Amino acid sequence: MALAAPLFRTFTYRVPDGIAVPIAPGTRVLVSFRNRPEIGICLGATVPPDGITLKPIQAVVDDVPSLPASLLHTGKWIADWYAAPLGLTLRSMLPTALTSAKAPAPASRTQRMVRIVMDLPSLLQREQTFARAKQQRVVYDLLEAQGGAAPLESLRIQANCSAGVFTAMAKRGLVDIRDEVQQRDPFADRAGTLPPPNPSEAQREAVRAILAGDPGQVFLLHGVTGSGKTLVYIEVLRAVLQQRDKTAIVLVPEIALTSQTVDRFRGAFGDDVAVLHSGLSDGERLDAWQSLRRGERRIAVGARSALFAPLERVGVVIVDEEHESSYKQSETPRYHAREAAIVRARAEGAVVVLGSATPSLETWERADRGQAIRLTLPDRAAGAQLPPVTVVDMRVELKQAVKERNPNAPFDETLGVFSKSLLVALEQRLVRGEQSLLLLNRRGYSSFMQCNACGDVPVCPHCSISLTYHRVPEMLVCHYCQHQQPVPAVCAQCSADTMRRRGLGTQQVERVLSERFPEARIARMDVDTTSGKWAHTQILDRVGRGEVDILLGTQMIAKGLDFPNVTLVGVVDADTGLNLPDFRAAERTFQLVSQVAGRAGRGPKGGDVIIQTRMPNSHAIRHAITHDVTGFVREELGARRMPAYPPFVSIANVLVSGLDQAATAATAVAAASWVQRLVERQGLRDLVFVGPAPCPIDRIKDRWRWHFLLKSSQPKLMTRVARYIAERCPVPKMHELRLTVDRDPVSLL
DNA sequence: CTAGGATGAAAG
DNA sequence: TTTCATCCTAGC
Repeated sequence: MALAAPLFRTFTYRVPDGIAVPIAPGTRVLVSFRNRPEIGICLGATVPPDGITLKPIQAVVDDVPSLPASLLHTGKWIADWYAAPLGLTLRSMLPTALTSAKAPAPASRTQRMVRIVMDLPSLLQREQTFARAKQQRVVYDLLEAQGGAAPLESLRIQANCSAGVFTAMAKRGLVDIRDEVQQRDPFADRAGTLPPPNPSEAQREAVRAILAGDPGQVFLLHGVTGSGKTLVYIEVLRAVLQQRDKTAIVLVPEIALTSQTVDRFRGAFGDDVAVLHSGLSDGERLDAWQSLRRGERRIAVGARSALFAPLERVGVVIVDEEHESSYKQSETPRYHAREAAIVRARAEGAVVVLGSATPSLETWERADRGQAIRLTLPDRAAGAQLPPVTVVDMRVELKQAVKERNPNAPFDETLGVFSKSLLVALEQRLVRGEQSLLLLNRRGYSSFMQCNACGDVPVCPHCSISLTYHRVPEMLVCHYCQHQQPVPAVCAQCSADTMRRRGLGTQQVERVLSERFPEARIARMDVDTTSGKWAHTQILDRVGRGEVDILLGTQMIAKGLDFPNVTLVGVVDADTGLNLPDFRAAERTFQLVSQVAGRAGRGPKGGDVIIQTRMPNSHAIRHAITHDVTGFVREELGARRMPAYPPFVSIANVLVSGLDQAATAATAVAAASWVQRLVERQGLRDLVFVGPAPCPIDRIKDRWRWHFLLKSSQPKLMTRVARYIAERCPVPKMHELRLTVDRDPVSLL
């Protein structure tokens, strides 16, 4: 059986009398492992290894396997391909509530909440109130720190006190205790009415082709933004569910779960849809899982892990926005949900639909090689035109602006941020009462501080990343580890009084905008404004209701929005990311700019796109503005040939990290030469070795990072080598040194 | 002589 | 990864 330990091996247990044999593979069993109760997954019967006393299985937990054959198969593939321990992989496929040996948490809908009803603003009052009740003060302070309200149980654990403390506080009128319905699923009441389906000829043709697909067939549904891919999905789902009595899985990027996409599915299929998103509590997740398992819901919609929905008779697996990098999991098992979806679909005899306006090169290649059928949706559904795109060369713009600048006038902060044409266009929308989207993809690379005298830039003491300037509250913040520090008055290096802000972030742009257009209603959407559970939805709802004139945001505004009154999309700086030390930089930029460009002109009023760049000739920008995927792919494939990168070779990134810089470097070098010797000893001619070197971001959260790359045109060889390294490469047990193998990495940063 | 850190092996 | 046994050293 498989047990959730980071071990590349399985364990054998004895089936005692009283437990029926055989136990079906995929069944959860309770066993003692390392002298503590653990949930294991039965893999099948084996010949017992000799010389070992087998421990008995203590109980069979499932009456039907929690992991049916197709899921078990998918799990084994993931563990194998991504060089991950099987036990950890299988655990990650089940809701946590099912993999813990502790008593299962009931899916409670209400929870006991405590909230402050008596304010104690002065310190004196507080001292008096809690003179003899120390525990109460602890609870009160905790509660206050959490915004005045918190679940009783979590407070009790944090304060490490008994429930009596709360009763006493309630009696004194300090707090109020009541059962409250837990944060409701905001999608629950969105089950609405079916929009009248009116597919175009191209859409109907795509649906026909998909429904005629052989089991395991992969389709690439390539449709420009607004061409109506979702309607194709819905029609396919309808046929799969109603005509064939099968079930379906729809994967969407996490971000899309807060948007209109989910509403469409809920609207069309109502209670047949289980929405799995990251905001679910363990109990709610278990609820959703069980409703799928029992067949009460037949469509699972969710991010990455929804692929593991316990559905039987799956007829179709849809991967929307298949190019999204969030489909790659960044922890063990480091699987790509798109690839795993293909494996599961094959095991289920289902067809796969990979949808995107800007397909990944991998998928495009797959279609070129005949391993996927390409379906194209050429037209915008409503017959609207793709918006015209204007490119503003910011180099020219700046030169011009400097030349025209009145030396006596106060410094114009819009200079270098907004081109004239973008300002004029924004002005127009405001006058006409239309909406604008502004994309500033600046997170992680946004406004930093620099000393004008010596050029020193404050960097995070834990990560090798320049700190980002935040205005409210005024702090320097690290976007990798959340480290914060006050804004320095003088330079830490040379003590000069010349620290200046450089570059720009969303906050600064927001301020510049509001000064320029004081009457405009501006909303900002980035990780800082969307920390709450449903903050995305709330901001987007405001835009939908027309309460926002200009929505300013990072890439999260580029995805899945569909507002008819948005008639202008501006990309403030398209170059961001184009120069990252990552072989996918151009692909990402192309996708981002293309996607955001498609946000304009979704309604009858049409729209404009304005893109500001200092690199108007890069192929990413050039092809994005003409919505030309084919052209971009052709040039980008050329660039990936030499030196070879995916899709021409399979790659694995071996990352070594640790707390000590020298030890990390030494370990990486040692690991690399260990692999090098392996390659030589085995005479592996088709295995190319790059590095080792410090990672482009060479420190994150106190850990130094080195890496080296392996390339091979033989996937099977890569599987073998990756696994051998993950399992055997020696790593000293010091300075928290760790080695991880990331196969098919989505980013090399 | 022992507590506590470091190290290494095992997990059925 | 966690645990457990063993070995070693600092400190009593």
